[in-house]
This record gives sequence, C-alpha cells and structure tokens, in this order.
Amino acid sequence: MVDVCMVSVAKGRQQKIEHDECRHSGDISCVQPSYKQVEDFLLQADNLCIKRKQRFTDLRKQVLSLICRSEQPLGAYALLDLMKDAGRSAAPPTVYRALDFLQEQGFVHRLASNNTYLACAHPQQQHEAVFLVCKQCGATQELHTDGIYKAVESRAKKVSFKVEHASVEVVGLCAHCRAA
Amino acid sequence: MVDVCMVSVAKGRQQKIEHDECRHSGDISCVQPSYKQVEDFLLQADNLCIKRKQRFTDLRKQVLSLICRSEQPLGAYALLDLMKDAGRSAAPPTVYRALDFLQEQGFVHRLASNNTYLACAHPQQQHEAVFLVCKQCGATQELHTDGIYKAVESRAKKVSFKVEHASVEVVGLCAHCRAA
DNA sequence: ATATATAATGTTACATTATAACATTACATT
DNA sequence: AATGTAATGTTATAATGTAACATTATATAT
Repeated sequence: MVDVCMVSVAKGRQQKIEHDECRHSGDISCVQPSYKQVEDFLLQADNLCIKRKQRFTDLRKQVLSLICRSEQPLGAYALLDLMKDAGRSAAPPTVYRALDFLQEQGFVHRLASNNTYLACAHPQQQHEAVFLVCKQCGATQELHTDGIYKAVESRAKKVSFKVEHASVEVVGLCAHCRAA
Repeated sequence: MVDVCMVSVAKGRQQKIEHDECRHSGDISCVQPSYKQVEDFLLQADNLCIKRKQRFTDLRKQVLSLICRSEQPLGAYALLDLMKDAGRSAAPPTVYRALDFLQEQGFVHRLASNNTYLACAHPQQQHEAVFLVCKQCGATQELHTDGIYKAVESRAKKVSFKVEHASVEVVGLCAHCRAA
C-alpha cells in the first residue's frame, strides 16, 4: 500500500501522487479526494489505523466515507441525515464521537467558521492547513503552505505565546463562482 | 478628538498612542483596551458612528462597554447575563443584533473557534487580525501583521480565489500561563 | 474457551448558540 | 404633526453540541 495524496496540479485537473512526491510546496494545491479516489482514501485510513493500533470501525468508516463523497464540507446533522438515508439512524453523540476520532487521526478537519467537517487531503502526517471556503457554492479547498504558519509562529514567538493549533479559514469566492 | 490605539510595547506594558503613530508594524502587539481606556474607546466609537452616520444607541453602547470591560472575550449569553445584572434584561435577538452592528462597524471581532466576541484594538480602520487565544485563561490578544495576510492573499491568488475575509485563530498558551 | 477489563456505541435528556417572524417603539424628515 | 424607516422588544423555535449512564463489542489474560 502506497500513501496517496490528492493534488490539483493545474486549474481543475487532479492527479493522484505518491506520498513521497508530495512536498507541500507552494506550487500545488491539495484538495478533497474526488469520488473515484474515495476507496483509496478509506484504504489509506484503514492502514494508518492498523499502524497506529486504532480501531477503524464500521461507524467511523461510514462517517469518513460520507464526508469524502460530499462535494462540500458537512455539518454533524447533515451527516446524521445521510446516515439515516443509508439505513443507520444515529443520535448526535454517535456522530460527534466519530468525528472526534477522525479529527484525532487527522482524517478530517473541522471548519469553525461554519461548523462543518471535511476530509483531509493529507492524512499521513500532522499538519496545519489553510482553508479557502467559497461563500457561494460552499466548496472548500485545503491549501498547504509553510509560509503562513511560519509567519504565525514567528509573530507568536515575539509575545511568548506557545502555539498549539492555528486555524486559518478564508471566506471568499472560488475561481468557478467568480467566472459565473 | 484623536484616534486612540492601544498597544503593548513590551511585555505586559501598555501604552496609548495616537492613530497616526500606529502603523501596525510587525513590532507592536495590539491588545484589548484596558479598563482605564474604555472611556476613550467608547468615545472613539461614538465619533466614528457620527462620522459614518450610524446610530450608537444605548443598547449598542452598553454591549460594547461590557465587551471592553471584560478580561476575556464574551459569548452572547454571557453578555445577556451581564446586561441582566446591569438591570436591562434582553432576549437573544437583541444582543445578537447589537453584536452584528458592532462587527459591521469594526468595533468588535467574533472568534469562531469559541463563539465569543472581543473589542477590536483598531476600530479606526478595516483590517484583518490574528488572534492568540490562551486555552487556559481564555485571554486573547489581537495581533496585526501584514505578513500573514500577504501570504494568504498570495496563495489564494494562485488558485484564483477572491479573498473576502480571512480569519486566523491560534489556540495555545499565553506567556503568563506558560510561566505558571 | 472463559472471565475480565476496556473501548466503542446506543440512548435519553438537556445545554448552548443562533435566528425567524412579527409587534412595538424611537427617530429622522418633511 | 404625519410619515417612513431604523431599532428594539417578544415569542417561539432552529441548529449545534454535550453530559451521563446503559449496552454491546473487542482485546487480553488466564
């Protein structure tokens, strides 16, 4: 099994590359896995759980799968609805616990600006990310760029603040919606 | 009336400077107004409202005042409690509308990471800010630094994303809590 | 294999955050 | 004073999230 990283290498075009190749440089934009890549993504999560001695249960797999297949980040209650549609009706704590697990494993991110969850483009490693949230269509891109976090770290250091988690959420218009 | 900008020029020390002097360079950290500066802050907001032909009503003034006087960012329901304590009992829509107004005028910021509101260190001008939220004591600093936003803009531009609002919220430990 | 401990999930109830919709009051302008 | 608009009051409810405890599934040791 090879780690898989979904990247968009040019406008709209997506390419699956191996983890070793993915250096998170400033020149690629990492995005949510496309529908066809979901299976790879779930397999990868599965392998990471084995490696980390974590249990990738049916519930967790289902929640992650639903998030992956969504075009947009999903809220907890939207997930509950989708689970009901899929024949598994659950109460809020169930989905919140699954989401907590998936976040701890780095498989999903939570967007504080709109209370939603989306699949992480790079489950292999811990990282910070920048999210570009289109206020029109809701589509959200995950960018990786050292520059922003280095700037944050540097500023925090000046006031002796110990950074644990930096969340950068950018609301605006995506390329597609700008054109339309 | 002179625009007033609250800055911390060294560890813990605060100084009130005139707006013209405040260039938001990377070397100063802008913080919430201290208790003694609240009156100046409210006066400043009042003047800005006059200039902008906006109504700085009692309600809005009271909400802003409570936020200013708080050591920490306040949630909407904490504000409601404080208003009740002050003899004005209000329902949620009342305080949310006041908060909307204060945000529109740039007098307060909302922190999405913990659903709270805090006074803006620079009500004079529209700006983006970085918030350092101490997860222990809740104290929150507002930093201004072009570097981070330039980095965000630059990365967004590469994917043709039009930035409207960038929120940077950093959770960690403040200098004080690290020492203790 | 069975007992035991632990982790995960189910379930109920409720806490917290936020808004819709409509009534009333205050204010600005004529 | 009449009128229109903005602000606030009020009621009800939506949306988001969690505490507490019961049950089920899994891992580990015996």
